[in-house]
Amino acid sequence: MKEQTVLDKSFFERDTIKVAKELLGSILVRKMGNKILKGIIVETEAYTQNDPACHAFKGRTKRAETLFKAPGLSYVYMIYGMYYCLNVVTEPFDTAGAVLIRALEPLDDIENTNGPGKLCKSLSINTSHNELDLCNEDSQICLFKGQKIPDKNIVKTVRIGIKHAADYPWRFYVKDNSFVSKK
DNA sequence: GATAAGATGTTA
DNA sequence: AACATCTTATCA
Repeated sequence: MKEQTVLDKSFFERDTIKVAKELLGSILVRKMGNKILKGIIVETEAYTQNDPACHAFKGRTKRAETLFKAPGLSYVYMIYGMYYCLNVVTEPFDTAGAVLIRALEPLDDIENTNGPGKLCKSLSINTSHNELDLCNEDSQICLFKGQKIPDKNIVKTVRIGIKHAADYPWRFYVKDNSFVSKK
């Protein structure tokens, strides 16, 4: 097994949709004390500044401020008062954009993570993990390069859970992977 | 200060 | 299909 390396910051400083697609197959690493949990990213969604469904669409707010910051940071927010969602900030500084990590294929003894809320619950992610540097392998959460998923195994569909906004086909997941969130 | 809506998950 | 449940944003 070859040595694993963290994803470079420049990987995230690009078009959000490209990042969302290419993030499939990467390894999410969660460090909890001595324990290290890993999982393969199998489902993502892209959110950009011009997207009505993006938190930053109406400009800078206290919550969405992170989306305008440096690429490679984490963006954790609470939804529906009960669940957290983990995002990765994309695009250059001062440009909003993020990729929502919706599902993992567990590599360690992680509970099922087929959905953004359950993912964060299983990995004990909360708002204290907001704005971590995911490109720094010393962070509690970071991202390693993984296997590249062939295009033919990547499915592109409309996003989930968005009612008012246009349904852009910005959701990506690994074909035939049983850990992807259900319809 | 009050109100409405939300990038969800579970249950029936 | 309904609901649990609370933060955030947007008014007044």
